[in-house]
Amino acid sequence: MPKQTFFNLPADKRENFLHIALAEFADNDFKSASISRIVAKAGIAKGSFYQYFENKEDLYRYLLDLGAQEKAALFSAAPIGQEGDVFAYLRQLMRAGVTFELSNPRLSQIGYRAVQSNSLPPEFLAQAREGSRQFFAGLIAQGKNQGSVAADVDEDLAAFIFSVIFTELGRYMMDRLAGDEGWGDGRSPFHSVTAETIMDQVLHLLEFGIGQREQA
Amino acid sequence: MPKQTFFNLPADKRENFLHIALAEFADNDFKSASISRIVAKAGIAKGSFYQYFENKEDLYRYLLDLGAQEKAALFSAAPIGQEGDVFAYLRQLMRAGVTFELSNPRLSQIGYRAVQSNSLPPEFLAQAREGSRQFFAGLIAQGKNQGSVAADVDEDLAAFIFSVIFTELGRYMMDRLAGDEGWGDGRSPFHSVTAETIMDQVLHLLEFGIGQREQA
Amino acid sequence: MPKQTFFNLPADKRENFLHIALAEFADNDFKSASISRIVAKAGIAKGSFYQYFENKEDLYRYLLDLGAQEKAALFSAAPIGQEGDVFAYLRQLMRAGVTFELSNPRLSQIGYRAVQSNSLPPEFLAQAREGSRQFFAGLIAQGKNQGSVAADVDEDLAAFIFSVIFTELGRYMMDRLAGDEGWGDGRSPFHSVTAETIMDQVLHLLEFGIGQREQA
Amino acid sequence: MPKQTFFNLPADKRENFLHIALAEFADNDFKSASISRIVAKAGIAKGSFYQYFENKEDLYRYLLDLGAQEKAALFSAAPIGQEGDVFAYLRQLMRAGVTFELSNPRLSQIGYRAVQSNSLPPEFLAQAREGSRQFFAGLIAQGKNQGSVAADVDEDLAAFIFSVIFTELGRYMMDRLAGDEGWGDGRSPFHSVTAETIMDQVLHLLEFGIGQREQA
DNA sequence: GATGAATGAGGATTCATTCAT
DNA sequence: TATGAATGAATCCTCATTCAT
Repeated sequence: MPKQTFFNLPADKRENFLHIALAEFADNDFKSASISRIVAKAGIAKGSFYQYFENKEDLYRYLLDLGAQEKAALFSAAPIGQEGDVFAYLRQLMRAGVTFELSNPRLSQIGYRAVQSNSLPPEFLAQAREGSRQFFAGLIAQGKNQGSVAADVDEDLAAFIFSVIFTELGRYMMDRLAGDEGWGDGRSPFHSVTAETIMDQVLHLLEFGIGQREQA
Repeated sequence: MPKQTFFNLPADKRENFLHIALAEFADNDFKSASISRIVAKAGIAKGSFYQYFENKEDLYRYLLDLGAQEKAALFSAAPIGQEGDVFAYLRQLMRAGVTFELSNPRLSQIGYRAVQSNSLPPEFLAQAREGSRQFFAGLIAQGKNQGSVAADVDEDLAAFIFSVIFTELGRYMMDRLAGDEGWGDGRSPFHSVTAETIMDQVLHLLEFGIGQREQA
Repeated sequence: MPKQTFFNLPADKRENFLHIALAEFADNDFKSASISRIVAKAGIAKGSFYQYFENKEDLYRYLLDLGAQEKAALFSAAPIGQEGDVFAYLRQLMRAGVTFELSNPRLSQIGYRAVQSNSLPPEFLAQAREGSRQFFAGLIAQGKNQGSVAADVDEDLAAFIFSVIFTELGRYMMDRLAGDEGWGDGRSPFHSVTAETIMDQVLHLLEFGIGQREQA
Repeated sequence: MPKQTFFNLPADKRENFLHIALAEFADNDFKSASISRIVAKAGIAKGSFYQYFENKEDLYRYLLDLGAQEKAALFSAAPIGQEGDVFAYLRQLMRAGVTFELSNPRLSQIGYRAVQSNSLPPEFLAQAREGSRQFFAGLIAQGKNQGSVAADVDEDLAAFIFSVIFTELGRYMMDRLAGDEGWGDGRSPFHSVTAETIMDQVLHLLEFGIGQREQA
């Protein structure tokens, strides 16, 4: 965790620093990310960095935490109701996830990197992954109870599929909608009809599959 | 490309080197991967490395190529028939993919990293990603022709979903089957009934979705 | 340019460093000169060098600049008068040049090397050479106006001859006067009668040539 | 000296090698010149080099010797007659020198470099320089005997001036005549009227100086 | 609390030379 | 005699971290 000195910093200076550090860790490996570059860009003294953070790893973990928190906040804003429709809820989640991805692309990038790289303690990663899967698994179980999800669906496997799709969907949308009106300018992606349509289709695929349904 | 010198090496020495280099690039960023460490572990002189490869990047690209080739070989062993059942073909692909992942986990890891990191020329990545998506999109179009895939399915989106699932499935299986009998010892994963079952279920989900089908 | 850090150094440390760097670049090519050797001799950490200078070239150019400045200072101390006698002015210049050569033999050596080697940007060299020649050409033109230089003298060619003689004279003097009383100990060379005599003779040769003048 | 194996080489291979080595040492410091590059360009095995030469320095000294010999041959082709006119003889020399410079620019460059750098044993250089000066000094003494050179001319100093001018004249001509018809194509420079004119003027300056001769 | 100079290990790469074939 | 792989020291440069001011 950052030292108290960091939190005593004026808010704008602190945020500026985080902004720059974020960019550095989004563009680089943990090892390749350079404290020297960060402090140079942030315009603070090299020594000051070590007044704020224990060391490089301390900063890194803090950024990861920040990402996790922001994401959690977004998701918790769409709380699951006991009786709510599971697919409707998934839709909310998807929207939240895509929004997060698009508004915090760098936080996401750090998260991806952390997951890919083996530089983090394995339990850290396993835990994160597990968290996501358990969440979806719970959701699917609930769907079974409600009768909206088939009883013979393997909950763990379905959770895995949901989790990877949710994880990658933001990127896919960025690719697909690149050049469209209204993208990349910080406004919500949902001004775009296409984004909504895509999410509809994803959900439809998840619910009914791609198979040809028997007519009649 | 490696220099001829490298291919003139005794097979065991060459393979030992590749094994070690693979591990290094699987565990590290391109930038963080260390030639010094590789040669130290491989027990060769630092100068010798440069008899074998042009430079660090040369080795890196060679490893990526190796992965691509191995993968291509696996997949081309399951050629698509014009009239063949699309879902049957997907099953073959899935098996090939999982097999690759499980028998070359480090090659896969390097591939993942290459895709994540921004260290590669962007066109290289876009091309690879595009290739994968086009492949699946073609498959889905074929399914539509055969009548096994619903006509209103968005081909591009479905291809995206297939591609991320195929990409991540190997990892999922490793996680899920870890500790099971017969895994991680080099034998084919398919001795395990569970692996087959999982693939069945994935395909089923893709075809029919997780939704409860209307009884009647 | 060196970084501020370098100028913040205690004068003695800074001068010691320059002294050592000077010796290294006087004895070696740009490429052959070794930062490692310099820092070892100067007793500073390798990393510290890069606190002072951007890189090897930065140091090199700084040394060249130093030489140019010192030389310019010397020469500007003997400003040309519009109406002054050209040969008298040449004598002053010669004295300044020889003085510089003898008091900064290593700076000179670096300058020579820079001119000889192809390691510098060509425009840099051409410019320097051109500068020197234009200077002398102007002087000769002035002499023509004054009537002290023959009108049919090729200005460019004469400038070339002046420039190479001025360039090499210092060395010649060092050779010729080596071992004489008063040389090489930092005192002005002009305590030595011989040095003055030599310059007189050079000027005489330039003005009247070595040819036998017709008696009468 | 090269080993016998070198002289046993087929003439074309040997000359090709020398050509390439020449270029390398003309473009680089002794230390910066790279045997690796030479053998690569010459298409011979690295090990073979050490069959031909003791080491890098062996090759270097051999090239210097070659240059000295070629030059000596040129000059000896214009032998001094006891009774000949000194200035006429100088003209022959000058022509020979310029010719050498223009037809062997790389040998010259190596020679320059050798003189500049301190990498050679000092006695080697002093000897070469001394040789040149003694030669000119002898010539001037002869001129005095003939009455064509003024008796009060300092022989050593005049020899110095001749020697630097002769040394640099080739370069000057290359600069000045660059772009003229007939230069740089391997034909003799003396097809060009200008080159002859320049040499005339140089000699005139040396003989009569640039000073305005008293009219009448 | 802030500063920024000092440090030395570690990075990739090049090189002349040796030696077994 | 020819080869070319092996070697390890040397090159410049970057980095995270410390510490005196």
